[in-house]
Amino acid sequence: MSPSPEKRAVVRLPRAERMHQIESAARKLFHKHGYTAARISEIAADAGISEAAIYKFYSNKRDLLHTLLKDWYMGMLDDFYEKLEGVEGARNRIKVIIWQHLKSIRECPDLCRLFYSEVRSMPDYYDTELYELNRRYTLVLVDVVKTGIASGELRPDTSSALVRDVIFGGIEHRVTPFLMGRSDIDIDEMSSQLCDLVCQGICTPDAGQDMDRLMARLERVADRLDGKAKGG
Amino acid sequence: MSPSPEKRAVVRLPRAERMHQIESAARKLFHKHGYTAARISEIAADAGISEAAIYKFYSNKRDLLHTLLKDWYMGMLDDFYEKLEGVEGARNRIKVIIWQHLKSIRECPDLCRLFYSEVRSMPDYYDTELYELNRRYTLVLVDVVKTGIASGELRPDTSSALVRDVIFGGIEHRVTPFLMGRSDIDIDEMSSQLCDLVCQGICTPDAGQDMDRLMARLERVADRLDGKAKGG
DNA sequence: TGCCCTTAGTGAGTATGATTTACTTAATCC
DNA sequence: GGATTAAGTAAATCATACTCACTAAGGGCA
Repeated sequence: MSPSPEKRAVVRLPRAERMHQIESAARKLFHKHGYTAARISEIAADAGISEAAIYKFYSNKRDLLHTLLKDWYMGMLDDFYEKLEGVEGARNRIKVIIWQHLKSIRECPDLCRLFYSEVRSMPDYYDTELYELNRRYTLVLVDVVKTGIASGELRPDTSSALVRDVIFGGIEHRVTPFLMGRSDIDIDEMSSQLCDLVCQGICTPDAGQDMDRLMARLERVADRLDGKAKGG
Repeated sequence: MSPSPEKRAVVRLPRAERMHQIESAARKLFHKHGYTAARISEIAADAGISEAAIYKFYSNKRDLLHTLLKDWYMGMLDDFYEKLEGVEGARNRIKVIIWQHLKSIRECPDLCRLFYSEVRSMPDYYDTELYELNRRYTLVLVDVVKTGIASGELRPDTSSALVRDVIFGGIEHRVTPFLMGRSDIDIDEMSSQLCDLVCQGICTPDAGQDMDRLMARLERVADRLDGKAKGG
């Protein structure tokens, strides 16, 4: 005689609260297994509901992912504006942006990695809200560079878009081992190094030619002085 | 009366030839639909065989992808060594590397995009042959930078790894719209701009002021000496 | 010439996991 | 306290990578 099938009591929660549980579970399991390998069934179980219930809140698995990432991006955007307030000078502002971006990555490497690997490279990325958010985010740096050019602090032939790509692309490559869990990062050091590289470049300054002329001239002057002193 | 089921004649090809057909089909369809959306069934049909036959040559769909990309990478690596031959000076060599990398991307944007989106961000990337190939590829630049530091052409405090990440990461971001089919790229202009940025930085050189003052002062001193010499 | 053996190739599955459908029932509002 | 809304479910459906057990082409060799 088999026991009557015990159905566990169905617990109902208000929409916002349940969504929060689902998103926590999703974040945890996306982190643990990666987006593709994370199972909707496992997310549902972790959130205390059935698989089908997920689709009451999100149109599909990818929509759930985007919801997580939109929240993250909006927070980062707020941080940018807040931290830049009162900072003067293109170079200082660039450094703050780099530092702040690194800090956001350090705080949420799981979300950052999902963004890099699952969102940005999808065929329809340019139609998503995340693309729009990312554009606004990187625009902050572009504007700083343009202002710096206008003020004369930055070279007039600087391409602001190239600076944006070099900084955000450079950071992405630089933090990849950290995102893969293979190393840690030192935000202060990394932001200093990157800011210096972008601002000064890597070549030893070739004031060379001016310097040669200056030196030659100085030698001649010195010789004459020596000659006079001896002769006098 | 239904006609007897006509089975099309099975065409057999030597292993290498069939693999070539499969890889052509795979490349075409990965490009057309993206890796995930490309169907093994469609690849098989395009290559003129059944689905199951694919698995005689590749252990799975991902293995097929990696085979395509390994070939591409090996070709790029050869190009690097060839084109660098006879080029002197860190800055010139860096520029050649940037130019050559852009050219490889321009020639095979489909493969490049697959590499960025489907390979590099996978959890097991570090265990793949492609990781090893990529390491060898980027090492060429790292060695050039190190040599440039040793020769005094590059600043002694330059981080070669940072330069590598800024260049390859910057390029990746810079070419993304092109890879998505939304723009074209000008290899010559892009390589010049990027090389200049990395080598000189974006700040207006401010050794300028000191140097100008120094030079002016020396000129005045020299003039006075000249004047005295003439007058005496 | 005819047999053997290697291997290209196949048809018919299996397994897995996202999404849909049709339904149930708790909470809330008048 | 009945109607309405919305949270939730069980059980299908569907798509697709991959496996299994098998067939047969064709080159080498007695």
